[in-house]
Amino acid sequence: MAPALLGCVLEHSTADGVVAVSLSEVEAYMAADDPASHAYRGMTARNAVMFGPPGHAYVYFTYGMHFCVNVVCGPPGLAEAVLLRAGRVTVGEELARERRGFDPARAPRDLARGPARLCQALAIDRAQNGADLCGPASELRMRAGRVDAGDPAAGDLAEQQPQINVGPRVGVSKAADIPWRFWLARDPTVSVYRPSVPRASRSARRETAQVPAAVRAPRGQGS
DNA sequence: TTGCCGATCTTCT
DNA sequence: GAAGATCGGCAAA
Repeated sequence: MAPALLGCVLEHSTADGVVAVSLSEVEAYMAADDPASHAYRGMTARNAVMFGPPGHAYVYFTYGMHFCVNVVCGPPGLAEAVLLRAGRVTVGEELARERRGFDPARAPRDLARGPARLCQALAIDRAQNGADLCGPASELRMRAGRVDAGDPAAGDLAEQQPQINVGPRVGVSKAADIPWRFWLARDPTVSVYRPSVPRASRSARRETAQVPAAVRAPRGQGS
């Protein structure tokens, strides 16, 4: 399902207008066998939508300030989903810029480049958790699509069949080597790959703060 | 472009 | 109490 979603268009109609994003980057999350998945340890209040019927939006809040959106893909009871990581804004760029607090002179590439930015551009939050993406009357819906030939924003992709790249998922510490991230090759709206970086605990940081910077070991070289 | 770092809070152990 | 499917600002390369 994940690579099939590349090029599809997620569209959200609100009182402010319509914003649509053509997907350029996604990640697959499986259920029982995938320790990186929110569903790995079974159903909780947060991930309940993942266990429901496919075609619905699973929206979660993370890092204390960001929302991310998934498309539920497995049959009811099998909590499989695809995280929508990035895309290109194709409709409602002005509204998306407003929501993102974008400088008017800034290029649109970063409007939906990253899962939290994508949600912000589309005004997706807790209210959209569980939304039916396939309902004809849904305010948040997924449309079939592909990379448009002749679209200047698609660059070289207009010249050829879209090439799909595969690699490990971004920022996950478990099952970090499984290549379940899919993106459109050479598409500038794809986010930058970041491996998982475990953060020091609060107590460790408190201790570190008492040591002069010059004495601290450089990051990533062990303790 | 890369690397570092803090902000901020929900969820789970 | 700790970790986390992140991002933006800043400095350095």
